Amino acid sequence: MRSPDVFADDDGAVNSDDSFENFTVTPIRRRSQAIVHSENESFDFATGSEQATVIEIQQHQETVLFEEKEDVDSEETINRLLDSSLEEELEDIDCEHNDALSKLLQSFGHRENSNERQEEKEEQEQENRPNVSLDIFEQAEDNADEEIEIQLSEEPEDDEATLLPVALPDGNNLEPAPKRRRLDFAPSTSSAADGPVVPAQSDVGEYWNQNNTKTIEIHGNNFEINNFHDYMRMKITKLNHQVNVEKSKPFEKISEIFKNYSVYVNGYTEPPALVIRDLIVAHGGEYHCYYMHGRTTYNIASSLATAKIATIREKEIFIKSDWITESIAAGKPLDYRDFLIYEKGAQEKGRMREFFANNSQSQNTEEDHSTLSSSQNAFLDARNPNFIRDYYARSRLHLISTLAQDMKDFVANLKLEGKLIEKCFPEEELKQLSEGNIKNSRNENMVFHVDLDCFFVSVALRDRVDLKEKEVAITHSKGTISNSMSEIASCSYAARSCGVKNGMLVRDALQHCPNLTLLPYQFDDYVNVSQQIYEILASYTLELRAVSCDEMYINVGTLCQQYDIQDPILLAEHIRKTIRAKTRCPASVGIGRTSLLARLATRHAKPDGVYWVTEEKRIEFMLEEKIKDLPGLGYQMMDRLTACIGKEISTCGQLQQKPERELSQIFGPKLATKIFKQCRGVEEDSEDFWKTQLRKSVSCDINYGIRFTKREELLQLMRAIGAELERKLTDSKMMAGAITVKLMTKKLHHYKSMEDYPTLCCGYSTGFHAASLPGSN
DNA sequence: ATCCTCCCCTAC
DNA sequence: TAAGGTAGGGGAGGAT
Ligand SMILES: Nc1ccn([C@H]2C[C@H](O)[C@@H](COP(=O)(O)OP(=O)(O)OP(=O)(O)O)O2)c(=O)n1
Ligand SMILES: [Mg+2]
Repeated sequence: MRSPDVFADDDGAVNSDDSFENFTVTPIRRRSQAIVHSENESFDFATGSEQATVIEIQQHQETVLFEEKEDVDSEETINRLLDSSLEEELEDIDCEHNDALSKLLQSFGHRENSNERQEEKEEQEQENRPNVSLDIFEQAEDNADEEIEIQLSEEPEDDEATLLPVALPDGNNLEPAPKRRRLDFAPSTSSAADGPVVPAQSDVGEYWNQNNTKTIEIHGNNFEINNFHDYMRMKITKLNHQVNVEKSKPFEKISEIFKNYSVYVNGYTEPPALVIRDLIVAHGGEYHCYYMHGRTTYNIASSLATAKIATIREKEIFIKSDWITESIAAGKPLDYRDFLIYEKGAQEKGRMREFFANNSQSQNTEEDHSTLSSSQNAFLDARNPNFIRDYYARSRLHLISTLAQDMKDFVANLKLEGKLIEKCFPEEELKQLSEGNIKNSRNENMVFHVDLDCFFVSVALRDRVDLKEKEVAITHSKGTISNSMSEIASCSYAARSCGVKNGMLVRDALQHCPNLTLLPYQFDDYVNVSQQIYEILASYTLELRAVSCDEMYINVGTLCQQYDIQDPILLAEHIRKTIRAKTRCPASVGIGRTSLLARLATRHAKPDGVYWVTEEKRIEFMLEEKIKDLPGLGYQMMDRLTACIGKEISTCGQLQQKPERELSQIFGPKLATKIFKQCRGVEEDSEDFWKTQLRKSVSCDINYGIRFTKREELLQLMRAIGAELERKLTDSKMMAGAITVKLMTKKLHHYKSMEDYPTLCCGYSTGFHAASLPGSN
């Protein structure tokens, strides 16, 4: 969080246990009853035509298994499964804590907890045991990889959707899952009024919505919810609680080295924050997700921007992450002064302590060396229990996806609340935008599309004025390897003018632009900036639609009326100024009557500008727009278009010549109608464009660098991903209507030779996807 | 017709 | 080394 002072008064908490139970993810205590098996001894021989994996659900010692493939010897499979499940039965009840897939699957088997309606059905199910089915099928032929998907779906059984409480293992202690989430009070915004369903995707959102009074108690602290700060503050307390109390079950506690120490990781570090978290927790310390003044012992950082030093408060201590690794190696907490980056209050001194540290270090390193190396290796091992978090910690796509979802939750909550965020500028400024004279009687829509210019680069350049206007790209690669396969997340406009694009490989980008400067990611800053811009925009209006972490639409029709603003450009400039003042990042604004026009306008506004497609300009404007820029039309459809027409066309003007019938054959009816309107600029926003967006599904995928050679490795990752999905489901308080398990395997004939075979074996990706039950959120 | 499931495609 | 995640729209084809 950007400003620590918000949390400074968190101390002196009154403890109350009851309430905080509501705010943590329910732990699963029930014993696992499902197992994942592979058909073959290893996956080396899993070719597309064979069954690769089956998932068995075991309930009250009976096995439920549907086989729907002809060419599988189902009897033999069942026998083997039964055998294995017997082994599994011997396991102790509470020792199996990591079997998340099982828990996930098991939650299907226990929906009788959820409500009465199910009770009558249970009788039926006595006979007809299976309420979970297993389909195994093969994906259509693909050129490189073959995907085998296992779909777990609930048997429909009857009328409408059955409810599945996810992760409610212990029905006695817990409230049954609510059948439907309802709003207990009337929402005050008109946009929310039509949609009675609460969009509580995030758990935080749920708390937000629970009371009319906005004071919420969590983990012994009282929160009054008024703005994003409060919202985040609450989230933070909850996060810290989760992290430290639940301890995330990755490793057993190894030592108590860091007892009474707590750290906050500031910025992007090596090892990444989540790895540090595991190290700290494993060695008895506390990890704080956010810095809490007076409570957090140390800030961990890799470096400190000079600009940041001014904002450091008394007694804040910044040290290098080496303090952690070396303390573990030494078997005791070392003197922080040897790892000091910056300390406010007591500067200087402490350098000579090096002696001490070195001496004491040599005393007892031997034993702990094994601990260190084993735990360090474990973190680097793709098959370790923290693999997913480690992976996520470095994945930009994961970051922007989850951030976008967070922002949507935030907006949804604001809409429910119906209250603007407090403005960070005097309201007078808005009134001054009015030019006085004529009353603007036109009651028309006016849409702004706000998008930060090369988001990641802008963040990086805040403290690198020397690189302004230079060719810069954000990537993991440090440029030491010239043909790096690292992807460029974002590149500056100078780099774009050489042909570099977002998403390009570093290797290819360097061909276009040899003096490209590569800079690392700053994940935490993206989170902060993203939150800031949403806070800012939500202080203007709540007619806001989140698109991504750096991009949103706002409808300023009513705002312009309210403040009698005739020239939207003045308002846009005001917004841009506010964003720049607060985040030091440039934003561009596209203005149009509809979201389409606003969006197309943004391209012309960039970089760092405003562009307004007025109604008068519209026709002419559309003629020259690129077809590819129409939202929803990607490379595949462009290819299909050129293939079907027989020649390349690129502008919307050319596309306007085509009759809708022809487009329909190329794109299908829906897309064709959409594009037919879009290329003329006459597409209207749908009814619910400004309404709250309800999440319909939750998924976890990992598709990079997975190369397993043993079945056990597969199971481990599957379980871990299952656990992750389960966490997300409970967090978002959603109930799954169907859960899909995905894995991809490489086909046998794609291996070049039999020599390659054992090492290449099968690379595949895995993922879980849960579709929400209609009405379950 | 209308639903569901398994894709493919798109966007950031 | 690098970390190709995540959610939604929609079409084809089968079940109802
Ligand atoms: N293939 C991609 C595309 C985008 N992003 C990330 C980095 C971008 O900074 C951010 C926002 O994406 P935009 O499409 O808005 O692109 P930029 O903000 O970088 O540039 P601009 O909006 O100025 O065109 O998302 C990414 O990681 N990988
Ligand atoms: Mg952008």
